[in-house]
Amino acid sequence: MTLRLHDTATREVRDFVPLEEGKAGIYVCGLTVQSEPHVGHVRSAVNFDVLRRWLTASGYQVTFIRNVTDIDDKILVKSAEQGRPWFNLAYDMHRELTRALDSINVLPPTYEPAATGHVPEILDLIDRLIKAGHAYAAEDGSGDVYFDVRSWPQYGELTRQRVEDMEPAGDADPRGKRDPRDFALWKGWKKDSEPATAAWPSPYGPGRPGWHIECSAMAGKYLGKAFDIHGGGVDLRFPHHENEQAQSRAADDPFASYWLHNAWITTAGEKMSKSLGNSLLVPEVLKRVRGIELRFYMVSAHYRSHVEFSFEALEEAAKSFQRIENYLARAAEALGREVPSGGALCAEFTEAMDDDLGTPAAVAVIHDVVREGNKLLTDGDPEALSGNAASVRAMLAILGLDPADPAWGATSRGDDKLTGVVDALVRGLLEERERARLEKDWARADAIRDQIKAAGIEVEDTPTGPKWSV
RNA sequence: GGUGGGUUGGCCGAGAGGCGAGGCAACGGACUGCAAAUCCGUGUACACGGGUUCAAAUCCCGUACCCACCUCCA
Repeated sequence: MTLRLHDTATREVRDFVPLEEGKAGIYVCGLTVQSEPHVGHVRSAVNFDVLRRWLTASGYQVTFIRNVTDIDDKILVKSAEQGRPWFNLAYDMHRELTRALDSINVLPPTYEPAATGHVPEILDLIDRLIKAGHAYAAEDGSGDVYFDVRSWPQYGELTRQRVEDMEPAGDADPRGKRDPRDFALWKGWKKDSEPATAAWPSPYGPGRPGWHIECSAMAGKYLGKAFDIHGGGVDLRFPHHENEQAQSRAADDPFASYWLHNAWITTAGEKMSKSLGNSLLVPEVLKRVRGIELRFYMVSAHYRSHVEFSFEALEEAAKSFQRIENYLARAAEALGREVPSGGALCAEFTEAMDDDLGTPAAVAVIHDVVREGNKLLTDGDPEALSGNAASVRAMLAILGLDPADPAWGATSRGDDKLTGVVDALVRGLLEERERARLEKDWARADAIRDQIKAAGIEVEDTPTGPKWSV
């Protein structure tokens, strides 16, 4: 059984064959750190985190690079509006992003390079492109350097478009361009409108990197001239990824073998960047559900399917996940110890994941195993129960959803100290209720239960006595 | 104009020629003092119109509607 992935370049699901056996190099376009991340932004990170975890679980040694773009037009404009330095805005938003990703258990990448830290590498690549005859310095004195689209016959190959059908690039005044579709590799410093801190010295005069060049330069630096997988959101296919590929290949770097693109989360049928309001910012959403539940919601849909975000669907997913979580908790209690990690993965699960990361089918497998486990819970075969629960836990871990993962901190199962305190308080009431039940004083028993419930605590009667949960 | 994707039951969301993924909700049953949890069961879903086929949600043709990208959006 081999992993198969949907490659945007070939538009088909095909076997994953790494360049080097047992190793996988992945480059994912992260965010332009210009504003707070919303749920749409983090979907991409979750999707590729699942890819990374699955490759790792499949025995690959994974190098995972996810960049941040920390200098660009929008950052300059927004920081100017907010009256603070652009680097402060970028840094703050970068920290917000990290916080958001931590809260949904997205593993830190192997490395997270930033555009501003790689100006020499970028200039080196531009130099190679100019020498190869695929780039030129603008003749209008702007200090811009452009990629010469007409010099690269394969331009458009990734997205199957003909240059003639494309609209002109609006990234600079077209006067300095040989063809309106040429795009900027280097943007000359505009003295009158841009801060001096946003310019770096170069052979073409002070300026800053164009949008696409950084990814080519950084992928080359950390993953090599050829690497396995390049990922990002669908919107990046064109122009960003098309341009990256053109730049790198024109400089004689083979670049990515596979291109993966995740679909959108939309609201009201529109992409989130168009939506107003901040109710979909990650910290806001996490006021409604826990991080692990948000992640489950995202993993429940295939990464190439559009998701229409709604709080109703999110809360439904949370309930669905709680069913799994409750099973693990009850299994641990029945076993009298923690559910072991490193359990076996079901063949159906592996098959689903190998088939272009079929997380919806993988989740269905987990539900099936949970149902089996719930039966074992009453049948009482500890050996089988332990194996079953460990299997559930292992499969959840692949999806980054293991409730026992310390990454979830205290948010997942509550703080132990507090649990002890509440238990002490509730236990007295429960004992009183048990006495009432023995006397068949149902009215009193129910009154106590209602009283506890009013405090936000649910009581369940089990064969081994009453249990409470928040 | 060019390129790509979509429309599945009350809802979410898979599948991609034959066998009803899974979840949520609902209903019935078991268990329970009653609940809760859990288990068992209950659905004649695939935008519309044609066609191909023994067999179509799945393939083909057409129609409608929706979405994304076409140069600094995940």
